[in-house]
Amino acid sequence: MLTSFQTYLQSHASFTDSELEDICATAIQRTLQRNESLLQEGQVCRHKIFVIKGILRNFATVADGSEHILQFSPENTWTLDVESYDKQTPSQFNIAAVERSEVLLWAKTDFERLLAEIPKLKTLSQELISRNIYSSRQRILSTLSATPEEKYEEFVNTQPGLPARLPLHMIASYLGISLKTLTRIRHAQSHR
Amino acid sequence: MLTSFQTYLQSHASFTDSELEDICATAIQRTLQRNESLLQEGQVCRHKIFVIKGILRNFATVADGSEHILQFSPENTWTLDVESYDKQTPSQFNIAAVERSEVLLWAKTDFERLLAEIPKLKTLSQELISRNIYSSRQRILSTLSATPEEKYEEFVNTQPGLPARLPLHMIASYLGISLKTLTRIRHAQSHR
DNA sequence: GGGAAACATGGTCATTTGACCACAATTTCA
DNA sequence: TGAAATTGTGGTCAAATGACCATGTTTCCC
Repeated sequence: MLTSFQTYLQSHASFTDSELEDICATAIQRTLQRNESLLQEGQVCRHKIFVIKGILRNFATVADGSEHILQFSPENTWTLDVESYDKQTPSQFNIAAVERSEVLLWAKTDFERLLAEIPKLKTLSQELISRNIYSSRQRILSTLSATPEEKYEEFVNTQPGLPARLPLHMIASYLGISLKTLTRIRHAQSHR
Repeated sequence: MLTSFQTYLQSHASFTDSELEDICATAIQRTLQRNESLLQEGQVCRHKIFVIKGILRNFATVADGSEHILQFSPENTWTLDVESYDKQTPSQFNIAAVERSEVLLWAKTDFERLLAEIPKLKTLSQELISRNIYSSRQRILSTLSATPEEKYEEFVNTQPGLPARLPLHMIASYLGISLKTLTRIRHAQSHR
C-alpha cells in the first residue's frame, strides 16, 4: 500500500526509517470511485493530498456551469487548493477523481508538525512549491502564445501517458479549447 | 530615495532600524529609461528586483517574434525570473521598463544572507511566494474561462490605475488577445 | 450480461477573431 | 522645438472557433 509512496519519498531524499514511519503513520488512506469528489467549491481544503494510483483533476466551475480544469494529478504527485489550505478559507476549486484512485491525506496540523520535525521533508516541500511556480509560468505563457494545435501537442509531449487515460472533453477543458476544436485537430493529425 | 521602500517594508512587518539599514545597504539603485532592458532572454537573472517608481514588464518572445507579457510590476512590487534566479540558469523571459523607472536590486548571495539573518524578511518573502501562486491560479483560470471582454474588465478592475499608464498593445499582449479585439471592446463600451 | 450513461465524431452555420492596411493624433526625445 | 516614432482607431476580408444537433460506439456498473 504505502510502499509506492515510500519509494517516491526515497527517490527525492534519503529519509530514515523512523522518519518514513512518522510520515506514513499520520497519513489517511482513501479510495475514490470515478468522479468521486475530494474537495468541493466552498469547502475548506483541510488536507494535503498525494496520489498513489489513478488521476485527480482540479477544476473550477463558472457562472454558466462549465468546468475548467486547472490541473491533473496522476500517480506520485501532490495536490490541494493552496490558498484554501494555507488560510483555511472556503475553496474556489474542486478536486475529484477522473478514474478510480487511491490517495493519501494528511490533516494540515499533522503535516505542519512533520514539516517542522523533518527538515528533508521541508526541503522537498519547498522544491515542489518552486516547481509549481515554474510550471504555472509555462502554462500561462502557453495559453497566451500557443495555438490550440500547439497546446495539444505540448500537452501530449509533456504529460506522457496521461492523454490516453483522459476523456477528450477533459483535455479540451484543460487546454481552454472546445471539444469540437480538439476533435478537428486530432482528425487533421490522423490524416498525416 | 529609499524611504518609499522603507515605508513599504514597515507596512508588512515591523523591522528594526538596524534591519532596515542592513537591507538597504546591500541594495543597488538603478534608473531605467523607457523600454530599457533589465534582463534579457538567455541571461541569468542575478538579482531580486523591487520597483520604487515606474512599471516593469516581464515578457517572453516566441518563434514568430511576437511578445507575450506575463506580468506587469508597478510601484511597490517585486519581480524577477524565479526559475533563472533560483537555479542561476539562462532565463527564458525578459524584463524591461515600460516607462522611466527606479528600481532596487539585490545580488542573490546578498539577499540570501538577508533572508537568513532577518526572519521577518524570510516570512515576507514566503508570503509573496504564496501570493504569487494564488494569483497565477487566478490568471490561468481567467485565460481558460473568460471572454476577451471579461478579461479586459477584470484587468481594469483588479489593477487600479495601471491600464491608464500602459499602451493598449501591451494590455492586449498581457490578456492574450489582439490589439484589434481590444480596440473593438473599448469601442463597444464607449457606446454604452 | 445488459441497459444506461458517457464518449468521439461529424455536419452546418453564425460569430468572433486576427491579419493586413491606412491614417490621424499623440508622444517622444535629440 | 520639430521631425520621427509610437499609438489608437477603423475598414475589409478570410479563417478559426464555438454552438447546436445527430449518430454510432464504447464504457460503465448494477
